[in-house]
Amino acid sequence: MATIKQVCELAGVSAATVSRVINGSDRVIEATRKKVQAAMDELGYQPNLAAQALASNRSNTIGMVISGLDGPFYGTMMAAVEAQLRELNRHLLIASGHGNAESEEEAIKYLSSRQVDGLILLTEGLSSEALLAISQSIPVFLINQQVPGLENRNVWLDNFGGAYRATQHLIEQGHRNIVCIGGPAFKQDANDRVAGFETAMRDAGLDVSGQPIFRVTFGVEGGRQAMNYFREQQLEYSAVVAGSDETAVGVYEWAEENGLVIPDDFSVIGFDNMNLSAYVRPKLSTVAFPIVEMAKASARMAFDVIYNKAHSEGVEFNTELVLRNSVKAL
Amino acid sequence: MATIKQVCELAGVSAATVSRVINGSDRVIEATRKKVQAAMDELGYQPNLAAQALASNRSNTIGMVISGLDGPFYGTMMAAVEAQLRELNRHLLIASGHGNAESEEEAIKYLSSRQVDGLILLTEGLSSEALLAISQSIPVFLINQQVPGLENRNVWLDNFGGAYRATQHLIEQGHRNIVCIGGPAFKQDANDRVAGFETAMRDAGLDVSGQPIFRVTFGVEGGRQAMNYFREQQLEYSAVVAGSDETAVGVYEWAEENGLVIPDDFSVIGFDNMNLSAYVRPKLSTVAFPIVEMAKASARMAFDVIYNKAHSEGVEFNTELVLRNSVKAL
DNA sequence: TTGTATGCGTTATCAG
DNA sequence: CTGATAACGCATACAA
Repeated sequence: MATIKQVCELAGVSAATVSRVINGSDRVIEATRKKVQAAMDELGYQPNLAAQALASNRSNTIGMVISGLDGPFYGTMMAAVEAQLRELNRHLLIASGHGNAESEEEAIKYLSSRQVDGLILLTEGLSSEALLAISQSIPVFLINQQVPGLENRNVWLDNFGGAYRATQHLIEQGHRNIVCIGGPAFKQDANDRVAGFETAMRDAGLDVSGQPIFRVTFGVEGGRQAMNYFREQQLEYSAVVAGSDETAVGVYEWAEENGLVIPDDFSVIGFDNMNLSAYVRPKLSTVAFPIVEMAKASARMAFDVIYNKAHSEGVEFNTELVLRNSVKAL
Repeated sequence: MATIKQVCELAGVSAATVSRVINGSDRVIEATRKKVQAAMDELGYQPNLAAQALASNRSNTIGMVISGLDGPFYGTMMAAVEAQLRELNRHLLIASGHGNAESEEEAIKYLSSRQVDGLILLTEGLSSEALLAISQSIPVFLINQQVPGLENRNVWLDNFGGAYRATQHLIEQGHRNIVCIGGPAFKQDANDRVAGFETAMRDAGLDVSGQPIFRVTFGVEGGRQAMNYFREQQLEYSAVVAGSDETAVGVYEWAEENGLVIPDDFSVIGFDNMNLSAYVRPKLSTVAFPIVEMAKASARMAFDVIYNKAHSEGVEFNTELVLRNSVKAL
């Protein structure tokens, strides 16, 4: 491994100058820059990261904690963040949490001890207060998490709008009695989706006072539970908006178990556009969102504020309705 | 951030001694060790990684390249590797490839320039020769890739056995005319699965000379292609063994498009046990394997040989048949 | 615009 | 078993 010393000898300049061209300083004349660049190329020089980090007190590494890597789109998100960061010549250190505050806290502690320059968080367990506290000591960037005081560090999905449009679509198809399976109440995105449902209903002059909303944990089992609940309540409905595609699968299973057929007996619309939504029968109509773009935006934002002291602004991403075969027009 | 200097002042020893207790050297008497430990605890001391790396010429980081993070189980694998490494006090640097040799090569180059201490490779594009070449300059550990000369650095799945048992199961259920959709011929695991199929057939005295094997790229579309091919060949079959669950989904779709019902008209068995196999109807019988265990084993192996100069041995993992509803007894 | 000198926090060599 | 001390490779004031 060539060192800066060999480069400066070959180029006939000082180490400081080489360091300047490495870091793209503008205080170096074009001629010397070229000379140095040539020397670096000839030697195949690669800066030693540890030395850089030690001298500059910067690891050039951003940490990312993901609450559970086996989730539907977390892998994709991570890959996109990694790609973006690599392009910007920074690195990504991953720590996977397990969906609970404790393990996420531990992951953050781990990353901090690895002295990352900043944190990208795709977590579910941490409270707003905890997040805010962490951000005092290290730049924090959020994905899909609205935290008061960190609005400008967040990249989020218009969950409200997505659910609104999904519900609206059902209404346009003639449905009036619509039931909603919401995610857990401690999850921001779940709440926004439920709110989107309610608003769309009200805007259409439809009643939502009859308990048509049931909260469950996301996942297949939740969908089944909710459907049983609706039956116990003897609710009439011709369509259900599910808080997630997985929940929708639970609804599918419940329908199957009860001899009901979708969308003839009732319609279903999901949220997330996971792969499975195209595999399931009937193919699931659902709400899609730009995973990769969101991830890249987050990485970009982190880069800009951490390394360029840029001012950042929160950015909202929009959903898109993906119409398949789980909704019937009445 | 406390430094080693403050620790040694507080403990009344030299930096060298502190360093020794940090690294668990045995050449330090118990009394001083305790003294130092107490000082470290009191100060909340955390060694500076960059300084350690610079001085020791070791990053304590292992790089991992994954050919495509959005794949079915790659995220899970990565999370498991990360967890294992973290437990061992090492770090994971990720680089995602895109399933082709070029991007994987670039990912490796990237990780090397980040001076990782070793590489865990879950790739698909790189040739054996390329892999072998890379391993000359840096310790390489493989997941699911048999490379001559790197046998002892590999953790792999018994793809042959898995396909063998799947086929055998079909035969036990009374099937005689069985057709096989294989993955691409340049993929080791695909070949092993095909071989497992052939052997199981032969062992049962069944004929495989009539072109019952068709190779496609993995994925839904591949399954459809293969089924069309079988029809063109006017092959008779009562069951198909698919090279992957995704391929099996393609078979499902083809059946649906052609008004055939599984498993009444023909049976299907998959491979991988992805989530979708439980979501699809009928639920897919398939071949499962221990993703997390394989990942951990790989991380452990890398750790042992890189940091403890241990000798390693390749380890094979076994599959398990997961019986659901896509196979009918004849 | 460039060079000099110093320090970053550890590890490792060599004495003691 | 412990202590000095010289690297490790680079960044950055400061000087020129």
